[in-house]
Amino acid sequence: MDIYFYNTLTRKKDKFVPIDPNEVRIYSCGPTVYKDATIGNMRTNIFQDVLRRVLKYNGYKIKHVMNITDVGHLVSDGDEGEDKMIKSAREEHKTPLEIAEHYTKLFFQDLKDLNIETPEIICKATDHIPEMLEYVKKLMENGYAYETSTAIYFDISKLDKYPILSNLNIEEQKAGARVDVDPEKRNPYDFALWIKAPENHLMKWDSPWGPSYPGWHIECSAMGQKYLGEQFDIHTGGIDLIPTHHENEIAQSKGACGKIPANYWLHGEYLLINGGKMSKSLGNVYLIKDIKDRGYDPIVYKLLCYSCSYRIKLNFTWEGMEATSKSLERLRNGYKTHKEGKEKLDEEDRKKLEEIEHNFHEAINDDMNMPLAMSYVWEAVRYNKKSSEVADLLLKFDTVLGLKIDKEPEQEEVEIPKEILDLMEQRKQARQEKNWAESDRLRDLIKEKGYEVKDTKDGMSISKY
RNA sequence: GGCGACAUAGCCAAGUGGCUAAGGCACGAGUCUGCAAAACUCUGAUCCCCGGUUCGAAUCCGGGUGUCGCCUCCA
Repeated sequence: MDIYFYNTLTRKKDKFVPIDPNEVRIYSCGPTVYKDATIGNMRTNIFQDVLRRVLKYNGYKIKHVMNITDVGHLVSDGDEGEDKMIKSAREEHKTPLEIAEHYTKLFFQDLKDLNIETPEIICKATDHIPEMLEYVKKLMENGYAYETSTAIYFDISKLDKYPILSNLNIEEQKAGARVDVDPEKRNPYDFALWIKAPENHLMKWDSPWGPSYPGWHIECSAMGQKYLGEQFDIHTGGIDLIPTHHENEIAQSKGACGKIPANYWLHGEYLLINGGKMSKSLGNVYLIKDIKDRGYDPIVYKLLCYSCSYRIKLNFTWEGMEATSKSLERLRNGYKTHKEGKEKLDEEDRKKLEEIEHNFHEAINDDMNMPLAMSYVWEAVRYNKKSSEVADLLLKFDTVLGLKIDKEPEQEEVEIPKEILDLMEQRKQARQEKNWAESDRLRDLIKEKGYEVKDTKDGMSISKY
C-alpha cells in the first residue's frame, strides 16, 4: 500500500518512495540538552515515533539518526548571545558536560515513559567536531563561506535560492536585529558556521581559525552526512525549525555537495497550552514529570496527541488529559475483554476484521492520520463478538500506536490504615445482613476519611480518593 | 509591515466535490446492581458569514469576520 507524507519542501502530500527500497533513512533534529524537555518537545518526539512505526508496519527497515546538541546552540539564532549550554552551566554551577549528561538522561527517561522507540543512532555534537570542521573547510573551498574577525559565515548570496522551505521574502523581512550583530557580515541572513572563541570560553576546539566552536546548524549537516550519506529520505523536526535551522542545513548541504539532504521534510506543529503558547513567563511550561505528578500514565499524553493531526496545533488542557485518560482506560479494558473472550469468529467476522485492518492501514499511510486510525481501533474494540482474534488485531495496531494497550490497570499498592479496614469489615457485615442504610453510611464515612469503596463481583475494592 | 495556520455537535476532532458528515470525552436514556461505581448498549451537528462555480460543496474560487502562530528564544 502506498504511503503519503506532507512534504514541507513541496507543500503537498507526496507519495513516499525511499531511495533504498529496503531501508528508510531518517534524520531527526534532537534536543539541545540545556534544560528540561517540555511536553511540547515531546509532541514532536511522539510524531517522529509514529513515523518510524508506520514505516515499520509497512515492512521497511529503519535507520534513524537523532542528534544531541551539546554545543553551539546560542541563546539567539541570530548568532548572538551565549551558548545555551554554557549559560545553563553557569546558572546551575556545573560544567557544560555535567549539564549535558543530566538533561540527556532526563530526555531518554521521557522517551521511555512515553514508550517511544530509541533511534538506531544517537550522536552527540561534541563527538563530531572533526567531521564538522571538515564540512566547514569544504564550504570554504567551494566558495560558500568567508571569514570575519569573529566567525566563519555562510554566504547565502552564493545560492541560487534561499530560503526554499519557507516563502519568506528576505528582502522584506525586518532584518534589523541581525544586521547589527556583526558589521562584517555580507548579507543579513548569513549565518555562522564556526565561531571564534573568546579568551575564557568554556567549550572550544583548535581549528585553522584558532580556538573556536561550531555553529548550531553545522552539526546536523555533518552528522547527517556521516551516518546517512549526502542524501537520505526523511528529515524531521518541529515547525519552528523551518525558517532558520532547516533552511540553513539545506544551504550548507547545497554548498558542500550541491544537494538538498533529504527528499521529504516533515514538521510537527506546536502544542498550545490553554489556547496560547507555552512560555516560562506565563508559567505554563509542563514536563512529562508534571503529568506523572498529577497521577497520569504518560501514555495518556501520547493518546492525546493522536486526537488530531501532527500538522495542526494541539491545545493541551488538563480537561483534555482527563477525557483522554478515561479513553485509554476503556481502550485497555476493551482489549482485555477481547483477550479473555471465548466467542468463535466465522468467515464473515474475519472478513470484517480484515476490512478494519485495511482501513487502519490506509489511515496511517495517509500522512499518519492518527485520529482517523483511532476510529478504526475503536471499531475493533467495540466489536460485538469478544474474541482473542480481535485482541490480536488490537496488538497489531499497537505496534503503531505504542499505547501499551495490553497493560493491566495499575494496582496501586497503598497502605490502607487499620481504621479503614475495620470500617470495611463492619460494612461487609452490614451488607451480609442486608442493612443497606448502615452500608451506605459506612461508605460515606470511609469517603470522608479519604478512601473510596466500590462493590464489585469479587467483593469490595478500596482506593485512595 | 511580510509569511502562515485554523474556524465542523457542550468540548477535542476526522473529512480535500456525491452513500445516512468518522471517532473520543461529557450529557441524557437504558441493561446490570439493594443503591452507587465500574462495565456494556443507545441517543446528538448540514459544517463562521456573504457571493460565485457546479446537476451536486463542509470540501473549489472571490470577499468578509474571528482566533492563533512565525519573522526575536522555543519541538
